[in-house]
Amino acid sequence: MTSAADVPVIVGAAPSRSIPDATVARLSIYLRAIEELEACDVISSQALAAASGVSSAKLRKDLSYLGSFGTRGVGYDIDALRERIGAVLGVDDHRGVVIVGVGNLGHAIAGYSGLAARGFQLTGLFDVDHVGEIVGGVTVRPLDELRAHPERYAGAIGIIATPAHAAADALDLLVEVGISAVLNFATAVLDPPPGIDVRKVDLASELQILSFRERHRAVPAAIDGGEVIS
Amino acid sequence: MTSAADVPVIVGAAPSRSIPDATVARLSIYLRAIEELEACDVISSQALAAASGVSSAKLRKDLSYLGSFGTRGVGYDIDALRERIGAVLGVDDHRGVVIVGVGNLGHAIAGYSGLAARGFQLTGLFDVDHVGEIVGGVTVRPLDELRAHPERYAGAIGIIATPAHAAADALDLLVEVGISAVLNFATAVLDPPPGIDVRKVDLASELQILSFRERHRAVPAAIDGGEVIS
DNA sequence: CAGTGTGAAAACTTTCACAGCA
DNA sequence: TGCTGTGAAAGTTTTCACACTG
Repeated sequence: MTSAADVPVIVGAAPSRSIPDATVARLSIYLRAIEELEACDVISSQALAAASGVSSAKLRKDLSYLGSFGTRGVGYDIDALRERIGAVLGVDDHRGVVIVGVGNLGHAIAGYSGLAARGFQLTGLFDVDHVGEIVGGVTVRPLDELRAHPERYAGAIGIIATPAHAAADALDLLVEVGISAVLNFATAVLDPPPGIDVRKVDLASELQILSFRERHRAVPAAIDGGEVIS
Repeated sequence: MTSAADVPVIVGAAPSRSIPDATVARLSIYLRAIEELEACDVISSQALAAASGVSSAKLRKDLSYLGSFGTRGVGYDIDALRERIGAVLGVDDHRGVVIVGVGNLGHAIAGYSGLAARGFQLTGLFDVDHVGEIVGGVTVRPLDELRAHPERYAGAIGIIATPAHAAADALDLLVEVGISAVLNFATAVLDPPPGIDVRKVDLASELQILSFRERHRAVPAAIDGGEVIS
């Protein structure tokens, strides 16, 4: 998860300095919350924070990294806010998305309407099976097709939704094509080459975190000792 | 540093409290890495760290929260390690898992073999449609069925895989049944009542984080040196 | 030696609280 | 008056470096 600490700003439209990772992760949530609340012109940090499920102090701090454009005593202008967050996140880039592995999960992702809604465009579906099938408006093609047309997919974000044993090859393929940002749903630890950013989403881990926290939460005094970690 | 952790770590099978969240999130990864490397009896922090995609220092620190059972100059006993991590994560509890919403995503999760492999047991599938269909060995039932049999599902972990507009109701239903740990895949901010732990997995957010980081990556190779070679 | 276990430092996040402005 | 913007404090996580031990 290496992230440059203070990267000299390059993007012209974005005066932002280094925005903390944790903040970036929440901007997307704010953006969605804004879209759902679009009944007013301005909104206070309190209201937006409530709609986003965070504290108002955190929200203000987050927004302060994008520059200050709220109005003291009033709140944030909804339009300005949406535009600013969208610009920082690059929503208007219409980033391409390429999915390798079109099993159950790949299907679910390909058919997810939120992709387009958040400024992403499904540009490729690849699998060894299911070739020819159309999902989310895109036709499933064999893996070789990806390798054969790097120019079409370079710059996209790659999603690995293959079985674990195929994940490493999928990553190699994506990298070969020039993709350098990858989301890995496969149950496998990948070893990305330098310069390649891989994020992992792991259902089992999420469940285990929940399970652990539940067992260690709530210290009811009235229970016998049986529940203590076995 | 440690707050309440000045408790002299008592020997024995102490349940070792206050394991950092970040550590818990990684234990599951270590466990899987161990299972894949099971060709030897002992393993060094270096080797396991490499297989898990973390630094060896981090791994040692993580394991130190579980008590110390490595052998200096040698490494960790694989069996002891697996057992200890499994115990802390409660893998042997065979926690039930209930999924609300059996669309594409629900299907994918229900069919995911990693559930059982990590000690979870799919115990219920609920949807307004697809009733009667069998996925992952479990029959899809109407939502009312869940409400009607709280005793069957209390204590399970709930997974919300419904469309956004149905997510809040799904949460209410799960809570009503006595479930207090929920994983939310729906694109909706939920407002859980006190005592209910909700984690969110959001595809669009993950993609936007990747997208942002790629655009703001300016000095790629500078800081990246992962594994120390020396 | 080789490799664990761990204090202490550094880095990162969140929370607090309040100055300052519309 | 009400709410933003932000330093500073508090809390959490990661990294470092080295004493210690089989």
